[in-house]
Amino acid sequence: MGKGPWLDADEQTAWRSYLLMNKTLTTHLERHLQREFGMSSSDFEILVNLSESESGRMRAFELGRATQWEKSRMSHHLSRMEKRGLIRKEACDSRYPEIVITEEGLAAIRACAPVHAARVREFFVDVLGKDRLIALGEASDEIVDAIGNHCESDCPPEVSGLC
Amino acid sequence: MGKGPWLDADEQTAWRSYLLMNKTLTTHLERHLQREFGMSSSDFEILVNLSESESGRMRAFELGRATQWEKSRMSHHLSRMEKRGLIRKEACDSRYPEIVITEEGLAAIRACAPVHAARVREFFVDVLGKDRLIALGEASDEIVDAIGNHCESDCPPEVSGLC
DNA sequence: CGAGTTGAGTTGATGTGTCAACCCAGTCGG
DNA sequence: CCGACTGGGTTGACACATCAACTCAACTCG
Repeated sequence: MGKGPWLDADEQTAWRSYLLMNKTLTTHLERHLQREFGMSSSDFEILVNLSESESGRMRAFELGRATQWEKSRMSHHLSRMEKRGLIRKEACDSRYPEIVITEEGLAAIRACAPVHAARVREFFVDVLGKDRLIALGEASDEIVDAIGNHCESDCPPEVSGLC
Repeated sequence: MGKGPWLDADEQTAWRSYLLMNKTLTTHLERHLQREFGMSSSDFEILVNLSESESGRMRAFELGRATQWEKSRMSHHLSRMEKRGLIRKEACDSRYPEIVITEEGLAAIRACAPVHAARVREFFVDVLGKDRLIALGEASDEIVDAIGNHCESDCPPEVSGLC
């Protein structure tokens, strides 16, 4: 294993199957979320994090840590979501504002989350079956670790996402 | 299996591991491609298809079939790539132009493909190992089929990607 | 105290993706 | 021959992501 930079035919095939599956699945999920609920997967990600957070309020950088987004993407996106009434920014410590989910945002996530979950079940969880699903979850963790370890050994003083 | 729309704890964990792996891996690969070669994964996808096509020339809708992109995305992106000198549009049948890879585009893909492949090997192929890689490839095909079958039975006269 | 520094957040410019509308050459029915 | 239709491709407006530059409060240390 690892006899050069190139991939052999089997490896190519598997890798490209994975890429196609990924594109097909995310496109499918995003399109439905968009058409049925007018919500992007980015909106969804933010609302899930807020709604799972007990108080329904988080600092922007906590959301950034949870989602791995760049801070400027976060800022832009939160502004848009505020304009659409899904969240609100509240000043509290006379400095950095807290992000609060609104009633409207809560209603939106409650409406679409079960439908979304059902689709994940139908096309991912149930197609794989329990054993393969668990195995894929573990394999995924290994890959994340491999990239993480590589980065911290490669560029010590950097923040994790950079390299 | 399939006892309702919601996911249980194990399923949630595996699904979220998968999502994180996916984001981490694509971010990592894209960032390197961008920083080392000034090329996006979209550029890469187009150039790979063109350079694998024997004559180095394809019609835009062939590229569209290969990449699953929307036609307007294709048009916009090809215009940008032409402006950067990676491809050229050539009139031939007095109608739809052919897309031709330039010397510069060929040099670019030849330079970055091995490095990219090595990274895929390092963080994906070798971490999984042959068996799990093949299994994942097969599972991916099943998921793609499941979505495809669903769509054609759900909305018969539609084009595949729409639903 | 006061100058530099750090870290969270914002802003603006630019490149990219998506949607809907359009263009236009060929084709098909009358 | 002409009008409607089809399908590849383009265009423009808008939403979004990324990058670099900036703001501003708190902290450091001289």
